[in-house]
Amino acid sequence: MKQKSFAGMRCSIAGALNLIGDRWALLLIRDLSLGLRRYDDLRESIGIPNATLTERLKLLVARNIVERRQYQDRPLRFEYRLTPRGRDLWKVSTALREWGDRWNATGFDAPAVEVVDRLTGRKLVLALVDPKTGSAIPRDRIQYRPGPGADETVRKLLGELNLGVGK
Amino acid sequence: MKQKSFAGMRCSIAGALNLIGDRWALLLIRDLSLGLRRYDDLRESIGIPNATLTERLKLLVARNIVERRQYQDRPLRFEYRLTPRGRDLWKVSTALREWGDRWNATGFDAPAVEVVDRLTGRKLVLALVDPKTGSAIPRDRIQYRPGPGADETVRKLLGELNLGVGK
DNA sequence: CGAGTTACTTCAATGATAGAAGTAACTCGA
DNA sequence: TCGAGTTACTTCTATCATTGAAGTAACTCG
Repeated sequence: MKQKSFAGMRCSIAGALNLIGDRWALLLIRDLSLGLRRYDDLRESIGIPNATLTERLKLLVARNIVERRQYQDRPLRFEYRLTPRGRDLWKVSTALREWGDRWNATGFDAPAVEVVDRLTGRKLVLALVDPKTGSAIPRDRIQYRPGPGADETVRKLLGELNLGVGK
Repeated sequence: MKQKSFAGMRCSIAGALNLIGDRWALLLIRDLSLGLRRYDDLRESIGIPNATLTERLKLLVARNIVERRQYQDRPLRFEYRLTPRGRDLWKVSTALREWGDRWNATGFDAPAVEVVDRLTGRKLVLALVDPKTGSAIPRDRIQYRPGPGADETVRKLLGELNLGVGK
């Protein structure tokens, strides 16, 4: 796959998407985080062509999202695992799964995977949390503001966004 | 863009990725949620070629993620906005931004956008929350379990995942 | 010895994308 | 009324990526 740098490369979303690659890569990350390790298992689970799989794995390894490690000598064999950086993408896949479930992206009503609290058994959802207190912040208290790396364009957009809060 | 159904279409992640489309689409969603509405603004902000932009917008409209609405008569002009379904993708872009910031995906140290609590000014992060209590659940209490729509493969993978929790 | 497993590589055909140029329907100022 | 500008596209071609099928290398196992 050709790698391009997007316009607006100060944007972390564009940066993240650039590093990850594409849908195949995200599906790989999903399967790796579910415990699949081997080339053929990944290929069958995802239904990705060989050439594409090889290429994506190479890219992800180059970007330190996946590591390729030897697991036996004779015959020489390798497996793939997420690095800490790759494991840290779990919120992205969780957000995608949540959205997919909520808006019925598969055409099936019943979700295949649920995320629950081991103690109470209750389903969990992603929310914005103050890490100091550990509690979720309601939507009307959430504010987007320019960070130290913001340029004029972002500053202006965010300014207008905050003016339009009432709407 | 050709639309394919992935193997494992019971998977909400694959489903969500299918509906969204690709990186361009996610960047469009980012810009639309920041308040951009007009074709030319989107094109310039993202640096997407005309043909691709037109095609992606059409796809997103067809999928009820974006709506195209007329905003004047003479000359006839249209703008693009997120539908509720599209707006609900905010957790996906937030997760991508968080990851991009944490792992320095742009090459710049300083994030361009921060999400804060309007009351305290403190930065917020995504976390898994029990919606009943509104508080974040620590990682060791989080459990993935097969939902009602799980097939044998998922069931097996999740079983092994939970066995390997100690590692 | 022959079949099977794992992890790929190679190839030809098809499909998508970029970048540049062009178009339609207006408005606005001189 | 003329010409430049704005907005939202469409069209084109060369290049690039992807698919799906087939092949390969280095083993193991019966």
